[in-house]
Amino acid sequence: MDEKTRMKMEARARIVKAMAHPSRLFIVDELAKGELCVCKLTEMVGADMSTVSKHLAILREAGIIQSEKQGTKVMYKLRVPCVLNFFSCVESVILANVNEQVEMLK
Amino acid sequence: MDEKTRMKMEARARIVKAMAHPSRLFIVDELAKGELCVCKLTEMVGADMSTVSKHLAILREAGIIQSEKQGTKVMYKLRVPCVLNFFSCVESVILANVNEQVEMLK
DNA sequence: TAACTACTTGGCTATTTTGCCAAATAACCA
DNA sequence: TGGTTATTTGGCAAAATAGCCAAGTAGTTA
Repeated sequence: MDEKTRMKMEARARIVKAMAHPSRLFIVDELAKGELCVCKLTEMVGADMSTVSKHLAILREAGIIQSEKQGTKVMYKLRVPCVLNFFSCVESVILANVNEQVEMLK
Repeated sequence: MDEKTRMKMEARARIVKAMAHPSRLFIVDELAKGELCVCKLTEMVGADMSTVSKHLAILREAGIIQSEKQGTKVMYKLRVPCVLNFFSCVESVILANVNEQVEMLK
């Protein structure tokens, strides 16, 4: 793997790693439906607000979501719409895994 | 996040986490072009063979790739073709990030 | 200005992930 | 059988990640 390729893969990994957590995947899924404040997301995720805030920072730094201050609230929304195709691929892997388990039971 | 949703997100996270590493993204990228043995991938990645073997095990356990023994060699290949769309989304995030940096320089 | 709501950040511990070496396993060949 | 190649596994230390609490910041409202 040459230097150029290595840097390209590291750039990709930064994006993928930002999504590699159940709470962050949930957040992305919810933000795909519309923008939400940290308070609402905290309630939905069910963790400490500081934890959710850090998850949001990770997604924002990766460029997956963006924030905007509205009064005392900070609203977050998806920055790149294609994340949904991303999920459809992940789902198809899950489906393939389940199908394989079904085959093994036969 | 209810129990059912939490399990769904954990299932997604297992797949995404399996890809969340530069070497593993490189491996997936190369396997998209055709099947390869561990020895060839080790040479291409440029790490210890034991390290590459562990990366391959992580991808295989997630259901992203599959292996097949051919003589003394173990050939690996992609199990789910959609991983390429996956990348195209990652690339569009990278592109959006770069564009933003360009805007900030203006 | 003080109190309040909404967030973010610092700090700390627990857990997970990485990557190397060494050792074990497996198929093939002399 | 013994040696060789290809690969996996165990073990370990270093690095990265996660999540909570406490403390700090920033608008808002009384």
